Amino acid sequence: MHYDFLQIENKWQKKWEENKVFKVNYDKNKPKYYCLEMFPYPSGKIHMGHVRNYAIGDVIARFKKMKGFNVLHPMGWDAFGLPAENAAIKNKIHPAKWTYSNIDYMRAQLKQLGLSYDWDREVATCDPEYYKWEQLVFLKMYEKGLIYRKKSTVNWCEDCNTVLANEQVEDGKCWRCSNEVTMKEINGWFFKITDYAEELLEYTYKLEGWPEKVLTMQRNWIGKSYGAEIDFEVKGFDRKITVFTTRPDTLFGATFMLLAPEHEMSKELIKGTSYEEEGLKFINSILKEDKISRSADNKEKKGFFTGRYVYNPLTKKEIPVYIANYILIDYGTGAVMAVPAHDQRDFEFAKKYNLEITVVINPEGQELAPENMSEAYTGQGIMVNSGKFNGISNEEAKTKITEFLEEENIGKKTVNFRLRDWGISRQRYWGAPIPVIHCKKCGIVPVPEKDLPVRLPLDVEFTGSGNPLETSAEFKNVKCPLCGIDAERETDTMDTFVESSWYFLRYCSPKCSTNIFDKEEAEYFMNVDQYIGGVEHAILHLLYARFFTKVLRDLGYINIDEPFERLLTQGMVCKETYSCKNDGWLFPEDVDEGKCKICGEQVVVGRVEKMSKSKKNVVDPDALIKRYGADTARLFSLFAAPPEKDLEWSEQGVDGCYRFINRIFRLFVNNLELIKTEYNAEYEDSKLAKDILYHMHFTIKKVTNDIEKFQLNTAVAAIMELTNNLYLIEPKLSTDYEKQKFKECLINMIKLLTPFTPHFCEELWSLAGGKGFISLEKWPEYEEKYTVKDEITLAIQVNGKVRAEIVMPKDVDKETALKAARENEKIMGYLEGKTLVKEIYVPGKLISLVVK
RNA sequence: GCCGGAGUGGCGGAAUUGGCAGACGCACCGGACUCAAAAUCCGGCGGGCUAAUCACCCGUGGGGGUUCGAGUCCCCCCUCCGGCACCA
Repeated sequence: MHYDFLQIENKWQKKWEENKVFKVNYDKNKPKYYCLEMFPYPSGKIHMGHVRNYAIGDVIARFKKMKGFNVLHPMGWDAFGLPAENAAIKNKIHPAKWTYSNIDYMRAQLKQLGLSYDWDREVATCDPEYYKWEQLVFLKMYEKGLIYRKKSTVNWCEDCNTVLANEQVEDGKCWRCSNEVTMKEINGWFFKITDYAEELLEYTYKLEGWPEKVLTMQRNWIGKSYGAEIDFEVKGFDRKITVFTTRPDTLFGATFMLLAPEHEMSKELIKGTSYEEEGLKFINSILKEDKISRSADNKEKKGFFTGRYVYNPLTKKEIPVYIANYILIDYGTGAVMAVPAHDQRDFEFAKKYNLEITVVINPEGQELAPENMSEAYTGQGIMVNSGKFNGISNEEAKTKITEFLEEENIGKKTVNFRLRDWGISRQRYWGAPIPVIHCKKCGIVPVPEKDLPVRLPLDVEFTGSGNPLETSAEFKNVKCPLCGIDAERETDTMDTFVESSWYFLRYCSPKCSTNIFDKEEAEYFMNVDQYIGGVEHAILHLLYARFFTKVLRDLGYINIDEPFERLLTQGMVCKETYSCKNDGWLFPEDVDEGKCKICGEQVVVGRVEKMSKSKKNVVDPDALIKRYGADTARLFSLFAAPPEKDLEWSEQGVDGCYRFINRIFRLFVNNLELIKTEYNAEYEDSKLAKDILYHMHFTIKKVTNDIEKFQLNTAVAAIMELTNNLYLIEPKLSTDYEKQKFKECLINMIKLLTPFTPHFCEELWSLAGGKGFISLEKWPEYEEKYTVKDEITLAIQVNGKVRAEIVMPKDVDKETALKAARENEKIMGYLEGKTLVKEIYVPGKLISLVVK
């Protein structure tokens, strides 16, 4: 007998929707809980990663609801982005149409999973009613000086025909299409995230509910380092060059200086000299290199002598200035004092170009000589060759030398960050337009607030080259709001990471028409109590969202510092790959008994890796739901692995979960008469009744605690165990009291299971004569006294090895237990002829006897 | 190179503060039901030794240590995964 999941799931999805079971309203008298899963990009269909992510979130949301919280559990669409535009180019379909039809399909898929969203709060970021608030915030940020426009060398992806943020470049390749990234000079807009570097870093130490891994990644990304900026005067040139160093203690050992090719002084120093021609050639040869090859692993260090010298501010010696390929323009000041004795890169450079090496730090009890060194000494030690700083430790010298530089006005203590401002300009159509106008007379003019939103135009051609917005006359040609002359509208659109930086706030009052969100409602629902999503967003999205929240706070929109209280990064969904020599990668359904269905060739089973379309090791959620139902699909993705770990997909494992659901179904149906009977039995001291009570209360406790700790796999295991026990108990039932408790246990069991397999539980609840929805029932409570058995089994160890077991009453005292242990027949054998030197009793667990 | 995380049966994975390693599921084996099969129900299932499901020994990547007792704590090493990486 199998249950009819198709009919059952459709029925309950409809009922939930008709009765607005998961609608949530602002109600400051109720305790709230905000459960959020990262919203998807509407690419067409959901994949198993979504199923897992949303199943996890749904368990939490439903659990908290049954626990009595006013749960905000919303869903929406990260709807701007390149694929829509690529589809437009390829299929001549407008990005909006493509996007909205995908949304419709995916929404239906999510509904089929029975997720407890309040769909009335759905948002799509491509909706002008959504992005107009982003444009408003842009204007406020601009006013406050948090946005600027500058010309810069940017990462450019030829394939996507757009600029990429540093965060979107992975291994020198485009994060989206893996095309090689090249460099291009372009004008663009920047958010001053660096203004918040310190605070973003500081709060990584306060986010206690976040995985350490993610916090570490963010800290590395922000990359704070302490050091000094030091000015070097150029010989015969009325200019100074400032360097940043974390090692001011080594300043006496600085024997040359290095400039990034992009540094303004690189060209300046050689201008009009005999070095100019060669130098420019050198600079250009490096600049035209793309990012990957320039930052390649063991890239050879190359330099060009400018013919110029600067004075080491402490030794007063003239030291040569080189332009070098390994100096980064966007870290520090783009200029470096080179200390070959104590920095490996500089050491290699000095060897190659035969430059002076001066040791200024000796390791404790050792004396370094440059001619004997085969590598730089980067450790701690005692200062030498450093004038009045000789003899002290280099750590002390760091402070002392910096202080001296400050007194002499040639340097200052600084803090440097690796984090750079967030370039948000994208030369694409399908994004939120940047609300500014370029006027020949007035310069950059913000669009007046009353003219928002700046909507995307429709008279656009998608040819695949250049920014489509440039081709829209209607969009581009405007009058200057200030002086009224002909002007041009900005055609850059914003990075789609901007929309996802505040969607969680919009969910709090998605229909608010007077502001980005209703402050009161947002302050009620925020923070997000639990955020769940993929670890791939550990840096990009999560850092931007934190930044944006702080900006909104400083603009007075909301009074919170951080948006996400707790974060769970779920693992990937993986599966083994299949391939055959004729047809390459194969879908699982193309494999039949180890043979390729297409050509009949032997199939090669590859290693388990992340499900991906390219390797075809995917399971289609639609097919899965059709075959097993949503409840089974959900249950397996929750049971097969702990949420934060990778999950290996297994068809047989899914089968096992399906069997389990059917097992409960049968247990229920077989006892339907019992379940529908109203018992009113007196308490009875029967062994079986006690057994039932124990299993029931123990399981309620276990499942409740496990869900709180996000151990969803063991929560499911506990319910499976209970089911197994109930199967064994069922044939033994005799008295009314036992039946009454058995019934109670069955009812509680399906309540515990409701967050995992909600449709199925609703059906059993209604079969049992339950009123309303089990989804709205109160979560079962347990009584501690029933979670322990009357009798406990104590293990007896002799010298650390378990030799026997005894059964004792649960509250047995130490002496009685020890006496019983000593008198145990088996144990006596081990004690014979030995001296008992120590006795340990661990209540309820074991007894340990030590003999000699 | 630096920073994180992880190594447990044939497999996925369990194990409060150190307290009977292997819960639960998969696979496999046996039994019941059946003319038979499937489904279902019951039972077994780390390795060695053994006639034995008696007893004993070994066993959580490897080697040491602390402890009555270590998957768990400490030291050293190996392997794998993830992130960052010429960051001055």
